Amino acid sequence: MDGTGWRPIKRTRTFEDVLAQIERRIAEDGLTVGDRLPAERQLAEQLGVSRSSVREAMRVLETLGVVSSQVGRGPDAGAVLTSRPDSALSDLLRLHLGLASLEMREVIDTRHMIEQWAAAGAAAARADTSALAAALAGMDAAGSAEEFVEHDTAFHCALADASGNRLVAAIMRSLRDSMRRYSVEAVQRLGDTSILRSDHVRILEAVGAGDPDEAARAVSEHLAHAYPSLFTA
Amino acid sequence: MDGTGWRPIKRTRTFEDVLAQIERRIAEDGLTVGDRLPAERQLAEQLGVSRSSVREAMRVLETLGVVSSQVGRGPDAGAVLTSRPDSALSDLLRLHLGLASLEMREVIDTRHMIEQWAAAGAAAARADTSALAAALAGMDAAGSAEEFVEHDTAFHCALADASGNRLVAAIMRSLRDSMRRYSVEAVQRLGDTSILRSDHVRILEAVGAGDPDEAARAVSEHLAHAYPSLFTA
DNA sequence: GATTGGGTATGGTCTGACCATACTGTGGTC
DNA sequence: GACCACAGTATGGTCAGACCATACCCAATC
Repeated sequence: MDGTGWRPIKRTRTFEDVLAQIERRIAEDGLTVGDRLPAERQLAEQLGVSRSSVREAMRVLETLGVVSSQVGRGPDAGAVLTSRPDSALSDLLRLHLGLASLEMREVIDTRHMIEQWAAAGAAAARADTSALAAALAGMDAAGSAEEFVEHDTAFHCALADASGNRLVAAIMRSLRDSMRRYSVEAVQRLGDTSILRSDHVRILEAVGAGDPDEAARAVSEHLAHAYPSLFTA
Repeated sequence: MDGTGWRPIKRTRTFEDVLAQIERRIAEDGLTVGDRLPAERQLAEQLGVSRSSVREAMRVLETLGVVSSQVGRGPDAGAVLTSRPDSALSDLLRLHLGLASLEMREVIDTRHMIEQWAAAGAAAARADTSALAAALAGMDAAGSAEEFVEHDTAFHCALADASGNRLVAAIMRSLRDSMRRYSVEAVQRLGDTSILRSDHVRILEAVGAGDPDEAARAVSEHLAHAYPSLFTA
């Protein structure tokens, strides 16, 4: 069967080829968020592959948060380039936490690093604190641990947003997302949440006052209060 | 997932169902790295879906770096649970940089945050510096900008590894990976790399001496030397 | 003008087939 | 008994073709 002629050795799977082609097209054609990719059938014909392979490539791109597929017809249908790294990062962290290839302590230490950095940066830039204040108000109105954690998460994500670095903010959101359940348990274990609230007030005031060092300290002590068992200085 | 019974409208795609089932199985059966998932055909039959849907789920898991598929037969064949978040993170960053939904400045600022933290942590823990020294030696022997960057990357990744936090180390590797091309250009622009080398020596010595503050300062100044145009204090 | 209904392009799913790969077991050979 | 060649088989990878649900588009109708 072989030996009768040159048969190209297949080193990459077809869908990986498709991925490379799409990525090349994005780079060369300068495609950006909001632009549409060709339809699956069309792409399959253009690249000379089956629709299955195109679909597997689409699944990868969707997993990475760069495309979003919509059924139906019209300008909004089809595969549209997006920019949603958050859910991709969340899925990644959640699954690896589930596989025990990451430990909660590592996640919380990473949070510590990011939040200190973000708080100091936000304070130095004298960032707008209205989103922080809104989240704080939500925490006061929360009736359950779940609700409390929801608004607590909003506060910390707003802090990361205030750093002005979208990558850091995306990582922060993913970290919070992947540890949501753990946070709820931590709040329930803690019982009294008043100290967490006053910590938040202190962080907000430090950012508002433009005091990076105090903001970083406040964040650090806040995490120590929230996760006394796992926190490492 | 809510158990409200039959729902006339299908809210989740089949492959997402498969994903949830696999994730549940991982959690409930306590599967861990090295364990094998059922074969695609078998999984399809068990879950009552087509093999296509199972394959799309597999592609997602592979993209997220939690499974690795091997063809053939035997104990190593099939879908094996792994833990490779690095390539997943790299792909994610690379694609989003290509889409211009992230800017290089944000990546470098994130690196700054991580490296300061890692250097200080490694110094505080008086981590082993042999990997750092090895990378340093590699930089001296490098004949091209590409080679230099390769060993430079190894140095910085070793620093992140020395922090003892696998999540931070994985993020670091991905950051370096996604900005490899940019780093090569930066080195070529710089011309003289001796200052980068002496920066590394300074970092290594600070870590070896167990001086966290000096280590953080050394890292900070090093990044300022390497990326003078993009660095923000 | 507003409404209605068919046409159609899209992604989502399924079926069944075939290929390349790589182990497994069997049988023969030395 | 040790070794080797070869058929068997389970695996992922790919393809082709079909059908469905969705949601827009547009022409016919009221």
